[in-house]
Amino acid sequence: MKKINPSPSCLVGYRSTCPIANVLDIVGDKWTLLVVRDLLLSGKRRYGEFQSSPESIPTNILADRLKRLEAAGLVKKEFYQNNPPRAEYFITRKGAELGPVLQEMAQWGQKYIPGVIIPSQFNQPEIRD
Amino acid sequence: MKKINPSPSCLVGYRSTCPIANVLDIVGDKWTLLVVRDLLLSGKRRYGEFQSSPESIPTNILADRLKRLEAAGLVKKEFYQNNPPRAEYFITRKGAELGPVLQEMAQWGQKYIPGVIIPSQFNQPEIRD
DNA sequence: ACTAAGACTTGTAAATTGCAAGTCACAGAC
DNA sequence: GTCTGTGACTTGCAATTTACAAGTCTTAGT
Repeated sequence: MKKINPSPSCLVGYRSTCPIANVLDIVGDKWTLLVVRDLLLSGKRRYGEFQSSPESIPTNILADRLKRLEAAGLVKKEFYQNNPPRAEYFITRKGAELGPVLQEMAQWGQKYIPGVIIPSQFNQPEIRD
Repeated sequence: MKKINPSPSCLVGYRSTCPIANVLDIVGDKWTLLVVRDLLLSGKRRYGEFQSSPESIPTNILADRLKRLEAAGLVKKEFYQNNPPRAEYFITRKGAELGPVLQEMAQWGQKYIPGVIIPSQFNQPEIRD
């Protein structure tokens, strides 16, 4: 009796074939999407800029999330000087296309969470792949 | 000198006034939105049904998430028998309006995560408030 | 009486988070 | 030329959260 693996090899180790579950494995936590928000909506690029956001992300978490976002291909890290090493982070096309997810979240939040404030203007991000 | 609290009282204790940050405080983890998915897209209502989803959520996490979702007003718990106590869970209007967020996630996942499978048909949920 | 099912709770080990502190190289002030 | 500060991190550790296993409690079926 032959047994056929029901999930394609590229999803080995994943929780399921559900797209939502797989997206959550990338951005399903309290911080990752806030970094994407800063890159995408606030035009931030540098470590210190992310730290200065009002949620005050812990520095080790920020370092970790930038690494993961880069590994997932949502963020491109580019050094603008070698010594000491200093980098800027850019959102990729893949990362930028999470924009609609953020938008829908913001809309829902605006409707159901009293007191939240949607900024009146957004900075446009530079996309690099 | 009088000091004016910049954030409205309803957001005291929250990370910021950003709608995205506040939404993430409710659904920003690996499991919560999967329960919402089951309620909203698969029409599931009972504890055992959520457990039978392919991601196999740990039972204590499921109990916790259902409690939090109810506390946040996204889910309504209704007992259909007293002894032993047996309940069904329904999505509320507030919870159902997370649908577009899930949809955008699913679309992104379908585009960027090879191997995921979007189900061809969805069950319609019953909304109760 | 025995077994099973549904909806949980409890215990515990592993992983993740959050806070503080330390590092390393340069830049400017005195 | 030492002193202080800044940017971008890394490291250590306590607290919280997660994952897995096992136990509970009541009724239904054989």
